[in-house]
Amino acid sequence: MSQTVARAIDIIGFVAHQPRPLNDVAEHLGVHKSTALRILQTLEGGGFVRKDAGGHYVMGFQLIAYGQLALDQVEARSLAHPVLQELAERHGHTVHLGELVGDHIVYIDKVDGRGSVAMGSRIGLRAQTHTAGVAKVITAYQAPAIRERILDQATFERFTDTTHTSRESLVADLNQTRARGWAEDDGEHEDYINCVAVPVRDARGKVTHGVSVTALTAVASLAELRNHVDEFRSAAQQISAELGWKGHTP
Amino acid sequence: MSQTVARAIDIIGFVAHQPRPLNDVAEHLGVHKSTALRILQTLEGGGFVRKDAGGHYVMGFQLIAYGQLALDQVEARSLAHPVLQELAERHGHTVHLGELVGDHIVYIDKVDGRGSVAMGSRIGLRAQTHTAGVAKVITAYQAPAIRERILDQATFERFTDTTHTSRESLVADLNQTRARGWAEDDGEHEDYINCVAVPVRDARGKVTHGVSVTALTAVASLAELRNHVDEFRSAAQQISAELGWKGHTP
DNA sequence: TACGGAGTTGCGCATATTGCAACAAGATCA
DNA sequence: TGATCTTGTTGCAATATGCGCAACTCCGTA
Repeated sequence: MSQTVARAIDIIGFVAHQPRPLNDVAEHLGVHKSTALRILQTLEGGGFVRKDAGGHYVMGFQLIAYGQLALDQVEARSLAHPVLQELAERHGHTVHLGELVGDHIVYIDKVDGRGSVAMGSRIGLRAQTHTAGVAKVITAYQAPAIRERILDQATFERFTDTTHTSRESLVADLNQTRARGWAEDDGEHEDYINCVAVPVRDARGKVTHGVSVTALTAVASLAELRNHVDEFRSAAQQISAELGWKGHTP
Repeated sequence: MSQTVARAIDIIGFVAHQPRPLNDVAEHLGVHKSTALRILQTLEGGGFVRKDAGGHYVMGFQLIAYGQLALDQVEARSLAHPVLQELAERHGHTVHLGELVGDHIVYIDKVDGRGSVAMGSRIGLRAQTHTAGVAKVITAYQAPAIRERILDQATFERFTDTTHTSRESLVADLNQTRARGWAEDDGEHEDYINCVAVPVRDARGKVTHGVSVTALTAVASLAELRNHVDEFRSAAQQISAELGWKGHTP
């Protein structure tokens, strides 16, 4: 709706990947360099971009500060964090906390396990609806109408042999997930990574969050992760309790 | 330079503190609500703001994602983090990593100690030039010209009885800092908090970073912190080594 | 059913934004 | 050393863009 602001947002995304000189930014936007300069200067004034040692534009420190602040404002995170941390320490695997926001599942916390590997997930990013354990477990427990809306957002892009590439296949998985009480990711995004995910309930009993435990298949097979599901579930229930849930698993 | 972008930045800062309805945003900017709406919709499209459950605008998840990404791109941080973590664990105090950016010292990492207390510092924020230990230690080791530029940014606002409120007083402290090899904060920002800070050198031997260890006076007095300065210094030297510094303390 | 508050959309006007062209400041090279 | 190229910055005139207005919808409340 606002062209200039849209361009400013575009710039931040462009500069996020690597440091860029003015000319590259202008070219990327398809505008004259003076135009790009003026937007960049405004962003720089607000601390959203800055110049690195080489004079190229990179993301600014205010962006970090707002990001941290926004993170602090996600209430569930502060309650859940100690539990996630303990889980990660005890098992040595990477732990994620996901939250349903609108029609997407967003990673709101992540604790790296031992020997942390590069993983696509990042706090604040949306989880892949059709592959991520957290996404699947949260989706599985939603009312039909909401579930449909979430599924509408799935891309069904194929990443590996086991990726669900059709809605029917994913729905079957979700039903199974609900039946057994947890979700599994059997190398659906990266074939050398698997994960299990358990649901977290809020005070009204709704599944608003999910906790996933992710490991390299080389470190822990899916079967090994399954052996500890009860522990993961009790951690999730601990978080549920802190969110005010008084009930028991139906 | 760009009015609309400046307004967009203003909006983000405005909704950062608390959720705001459209009317409040418009009033804050002093523009018609339709104008505010269009900027908000653009920001919403980019994920920089979102609507909470009550329809009020809050910071968006893309802001968190960019914040995390920007954090990762600060190279020194990734190298220093494990060292800071060990320091925080061993002593149980809160540890900060500060970096000189332009004429300011910015917190680029923070590891909470046991029983973490609410502290004004936040990753991405600027440190108070005249009170923060990291700021003082980094400033103390700069070349005269740079030091002057940093000192020009100091507010000398009085927070407690021990706050340096004049340039002369702070400069004397900096000289002392350089002489003894570390900086101290004797309750200069909050009278119940003190801290010591040690310098970190980059590959060229320049002091670009600082590590501070902060504690409640009730938990550890300044004298007690001093007893461990050698350990803090060796941690800082470890980071310096990872940044490529081959030399020894002159 | 009428009322008031909050958000949204279409439209004409004018202001803020744009591209240009000229300039400044480094690099790079002969 | 000087010439040439690259990159960033500023002044200005034209107009596309963002602006306020007013009318409308949608809620909740009386």
